[in-house]
Amino acid sequence: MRVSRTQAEENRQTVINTASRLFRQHGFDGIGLKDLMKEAGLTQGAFYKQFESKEDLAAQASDRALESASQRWSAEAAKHPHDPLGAVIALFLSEGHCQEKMDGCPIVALGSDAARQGSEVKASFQAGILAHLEVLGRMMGGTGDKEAKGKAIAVLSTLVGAVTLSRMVNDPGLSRAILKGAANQVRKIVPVEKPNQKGNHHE
Amino acid sequence: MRVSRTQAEENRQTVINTASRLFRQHGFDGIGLKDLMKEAGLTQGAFYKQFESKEDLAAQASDRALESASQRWSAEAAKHPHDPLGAVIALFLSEGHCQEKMDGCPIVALGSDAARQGSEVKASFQAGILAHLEVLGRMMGGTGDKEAKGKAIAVLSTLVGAVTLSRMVNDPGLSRAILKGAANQVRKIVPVEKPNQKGNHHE
DNA sequence: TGTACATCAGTGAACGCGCGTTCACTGATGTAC
DNA sequence: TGTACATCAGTGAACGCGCGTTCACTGATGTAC
Repeated sequence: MRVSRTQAEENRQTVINTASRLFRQHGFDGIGLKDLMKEAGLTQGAFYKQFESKEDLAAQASDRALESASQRWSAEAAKHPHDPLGAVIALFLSEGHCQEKMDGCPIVALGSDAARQGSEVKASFQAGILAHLEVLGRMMGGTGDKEAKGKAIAVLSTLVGAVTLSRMVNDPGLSRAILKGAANQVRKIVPVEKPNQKGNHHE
Repeated sequence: MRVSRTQAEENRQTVINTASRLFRQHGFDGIGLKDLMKEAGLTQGAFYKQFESKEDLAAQASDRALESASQRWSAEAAKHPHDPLGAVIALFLSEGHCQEKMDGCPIVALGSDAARQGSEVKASFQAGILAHLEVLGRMMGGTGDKEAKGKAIAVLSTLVGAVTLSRMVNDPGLSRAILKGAANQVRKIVPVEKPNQKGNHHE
């Protein structure tokens, strides 16, 4: 039966949110539309009234996931104004983030899957990656020059790679060691600017 | 019809090698047993005479892929005895490696897929990751202490993360910038030991 | 404001298809005498 | 060494199943008068 326009739009958003979590958990191919729609409280038939295809949803869900991840890092940064970069790094490389794929960074959760998707999904991730690099660059007090961009790239690569590795192994001890080892080193590459430290403090 | 034991073993190896390449290209779920066996020159029915299940093959193919990747890095290192680590980093972060998933590093090609597999596949990757860390540690002239291990972890994380990111985006320019940015920074974190440089040269 | 009708979000069954897996069968290989 | 028979790697069709997608239908919503 027909539902109101606002209800329909609300349902649409629910589907996108649900998909953004389930895709991160199971991969794009690991969850079917029937189960996905059921989780969103609807039946599979309703799907094609809102989306063109599964790939269409994949692109929109990727956008949503990247957005929500960005917000999470921003919120964490805001809670630690004296060392936002350190706080974000710590959260990203935490055991909690390693364990909860569903609410974690989609770049990690869908890294190798995204590489096999069409250009729409890739466009979502490209935009998300650029946004992440921008935020990291700003946190690093970057001047926006090539060197600063390179540093942001290296930091994001290390974070993404470390959590990816930590999720691939069986041994929880090794998993923790990877997160910890990466955390120690990233903080050295890009020393966090603290008031009482040598150096280039500019405003 | 029956074939000789040596022929059967040869066929088995062909299937594993084919799978190790096709899984890297399409993901574990992205290639079916029918197409996989056809590519190996056999029919699907023969599969269960050699393997217990698709996951069984996935584990063996992961092993094979990780082995062959290790050999590739070792060969590259051997070609550049004055700077093995630099050579391996350059090869790993090359555009060629970014483009050829099928023969590249399985940790990158199957990162997020492996995290969703059973413990057998994860065990393969765990062993592969430990082997990679050992090799990197040795190349870095590491003493094997915690600090050295942490550096090897950070290097591997950065390499894996950077190629993962470079494969997720549409823009080839951004893809190159990621590889280049990461390359510049890794070489700074872990300065390559050169004969005419300051420092800890021991044998 | 009230009535008549068109719209369309959602339902649930059905579509064709490819998947992983099983199986009866084939015939060359390996073994026993 | 030669013969008779058991073995089993490989074949190709078939199995049940879940997938993405389509469709006739429902009935509350939105619109026109």
